[in-house]
This record gives sequence, structure tokens and C-alpha cells, in this order.
Amino acid sequence: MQTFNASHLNRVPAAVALRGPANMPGHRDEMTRGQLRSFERGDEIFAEGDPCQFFYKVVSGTVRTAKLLADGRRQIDDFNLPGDVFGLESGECHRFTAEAIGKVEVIAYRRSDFRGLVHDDPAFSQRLMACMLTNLDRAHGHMVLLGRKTALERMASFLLDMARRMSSSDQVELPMQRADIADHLGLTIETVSRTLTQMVRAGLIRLTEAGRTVVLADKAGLRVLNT
Amino acid sequence: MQTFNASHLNRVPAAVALRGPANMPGHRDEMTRGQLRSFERGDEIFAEGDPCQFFYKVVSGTVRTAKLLADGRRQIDDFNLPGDVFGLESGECHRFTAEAIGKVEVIAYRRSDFRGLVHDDPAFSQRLMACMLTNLDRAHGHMVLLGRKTALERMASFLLDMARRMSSSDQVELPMQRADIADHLGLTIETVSRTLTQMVRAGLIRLTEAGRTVVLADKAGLRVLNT
DNA sequence: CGAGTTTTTGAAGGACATCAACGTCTGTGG
DNA sequence: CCACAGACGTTGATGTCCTTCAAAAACTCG
Repeated sequence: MQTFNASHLNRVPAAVALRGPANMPGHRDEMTRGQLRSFERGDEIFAEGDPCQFFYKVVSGTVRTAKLLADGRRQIDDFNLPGDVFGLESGECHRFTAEAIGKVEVIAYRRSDFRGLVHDDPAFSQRLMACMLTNLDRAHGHMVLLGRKTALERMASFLLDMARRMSSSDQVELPMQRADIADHLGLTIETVSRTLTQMVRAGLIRLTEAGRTVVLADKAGLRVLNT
Repeated sequence: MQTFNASHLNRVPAAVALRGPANMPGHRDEMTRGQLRSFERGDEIFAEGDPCQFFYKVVSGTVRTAKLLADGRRQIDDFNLPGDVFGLESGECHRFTAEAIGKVEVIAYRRSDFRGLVHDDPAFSQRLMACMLTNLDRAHGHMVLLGRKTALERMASFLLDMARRMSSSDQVELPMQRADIADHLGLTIETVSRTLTQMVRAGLIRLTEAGRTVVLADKAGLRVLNT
């Protein structure tokens, strides 16, 4: 049976992808067409409603993708880490906003090249599809979290997921602030803070340095909450 | 600029897709490879953990796709209506369950043909990608609903969405029961019921026939809640 | 009609939000 | 190096929206 694994796409090192002849149309490795861009903390990479001319892959740093309601309520659907692809959409305009959390480097790919890429390079097609399916899978998991989990369970799921993606050890340096975590988990900053305190008291985690670094002291305990 | 529009895929009429030579490998229209299947109310089309040998397109009826937590809590990520594609995944196993709500007909496509299809037919590739992107877009919208909307807003969004997808008029015949709506909107059946009653009292909707048919009496009022 | 299922309604409770104040960190300039 | 201002994070008191528990009403279908 055929497997679709996003790691194919993610494994392409940015440096290699950029090393090729960037402006040679029709070149075999289509990833060479991307261009590197840098952003500072808080910079907008694109906004809801912008025409989507590019899609992106994170090289370094963290990008938050979010939707806003008219009255300012915000839902961060994901934090995009190095290797993640974001900004691919079905319509003419971006349906969400992407902003840099701290210093960020991304590779921007022209969306107008898309049809050509898909036609010329089925392997590229597959990598992109795998990437979309991974995003979809994460989205489904997050819907369970938002629709059916308690604050404690949401936080446990979040910490375990961040640790898995960002760190090889049991320690995570969270790049985002409490407000971002709250808007990702469908909570308020106060509840995020209280839940973390509660976890510390329960011996599940330890906090250091302004609460930005989290040590997962009791992974098993956290996994029970992750369900 | 190139547009990715899921309507290409959805527009292919099931009958036409099935009319072709179903077992001829390499045939131009790869949609001909699907096989029609029927299900009754409550039947499981596939379960979480099943190897994913097929993906599906709804021909008639409604399919709910859901995730379950260990203790029975459920999150229905979407109701799949005629034309919708579901069951495409990145891994070897289905990560969610698909069940028939009432009588359902679907076309099942072999996932193992996938790589071949993508290689042989870039147009098919594009239709599938458009479909994934549409699903992803819906998922993002639903995350905002689950993370940041009130019960009243959730119900308004749900009713308007169902009306848009199922009906040309201002009247919707909901195929699912309250428990399904609750598990889709991240609420309880009691809150669903109370919210509908509240909408009736506010003149936003009218209910008939065991509350299965909803008349959107004040679409403008509902849209305000949809934000 | 009648048993079982689904929906509605009511009363009480709880988890998270809101409002408010205080504590802590960061970075800049004296 | 320390002081200070502003941003960020924590903690407390109170409120509220939704859930939970309970029961009645309405519907379905043999």
C-alpha cells in the first residue's frame, strides 16, 4: 500500500533547496524556485484577504496562522515550526493571517507556478499532498481539543505536541506568549496561566525563565490527560 | 493566477463517473475506477484505526466523520454531503470514524491506485488537491467556531452553512439528530435544543416536524451572529 | 396503541471568563 | 550597574454561560 508521508517534503533542507538555479524555469527540482525571506517579531507575513501569490515553508523561527472575528476574537489554528508549510489555499485570497513570532525565515513559493509544478513533477505533487493531509490531520485533532477537552487536557495535549515537534528532550522552550497559547487553545490568558500553575503543583511540569521554558517532569501523567 | 476550485471534483456526476469501464487500468478518466456502495442509518463506513484502503465520495445521503476520546466524548468534524470527499489520510490507518446518517450511497476509490493516478493524470491530482484545500478551509473555519464562538453564534453558523450546502431556499431539512449537532458544535444536546428554542422566540427561525426542518426566517439576523 | 427513542424544559452546579490588582521580566538610558 | 517604564505573567474575587442531572413531552414505528 502506498503511504503519504509529509517527511519527504520537510526533509528537503532549506539551504539545498535554495542552492539551485533559482530563476531557471522548468528546472527539475521545483523547490529551487523558492525565495528566502526574513521577518521580525510581530511582522505580518500575509493578512486575511490578501491575494495569495505565495505559499511558504518555515526555515527557522515560528509562524502563527490565525483567523479573526469582527470584534477581535482570535483563533490561532497552528504554530508553524521549521519544515512546516503554510499559506496554501483553495481560493484567490488568504483566508487567514500569518505572523512571525520572534525572528523568522521562510521560503516563499510562487503559487502561480503551482499548476506547472504539478504537471511537470508528480513527485512534487505528492509531497504537497502529503503536506496538506498532515495539516488536515492536525486540524482534526485540534477540533477534538477545542470541542471536547477540558483546560487541563488542552494544555497537556499542547505541551506534549510542542515537545514532540520542537525538542528531543523533555524540555521545551515555548516561542510564543500566553496570549498566543490562549488563542490557540480556545482559553483566556488567565486560564492558561492558572492551568500551568496547577500542573506545576501537581508535579506534571516545571517552569523556568518567565515561564517560557517548560520541563515535562511527568510525561506519563501528561499523556493520561492527552487521552 | 491559478485557482484551485473544489467544484471541479464535485461537479463530476456520480453516474457518469461510474459509467466508464471500471476495471480498465490506465483509463483516462480515473474516476471511473470507483465502486458504488450503500449503507443504512448508523452503519460504519470505516472506523478509527482501520487500514485505509479506500477513500470516498458521497453520492447521496449524509456521512458524519468523527473522532472519539477514550471515555466516549465525540467530536464530529464534518457532515459530508453529496459531492464531498472524505477518508483521504496521510497515514496507513484511518484517524477517524465515518458513519452513515440515514441511507447513504458513496463511491469508494482504491487508495493504492493513488500514486498511479497522480502520475498519470495531473488534472486528477489538481482536483484532489482542491478538495483537500476545501476541507482544510472548512476545518479552519470550524476551529474558530469551536474555540471562540458562543452557543448562539455556533448554531447560527451551522444553520447558515447547512442551508447553503443543502438547500436553494431558506428552508433546511436537517438529516442528523441533536446529539450529532451537539458533537459537531462542541455543545450538549440540551444546549442545542435550548439555543434553537431561543432562536425561535427571537424570530430568527421556525421549527417543524420534530424539529428536523428549520426555516431560516431571518437570515440577516442569523448572519449578524455568524460574524 | 404503546414501548422506546428523541427532544424539550427546568433547576442546580461547575468550569472557565471577566474584572482587578499585583508581581516579574526586559530592555533602554542615565 | 542600576533605575525605571512598559510589557508580560500570575493570582484573587466574582460572574456567567454552559453543563449536568432530572423529568416531562413529542415523535417513531412496530
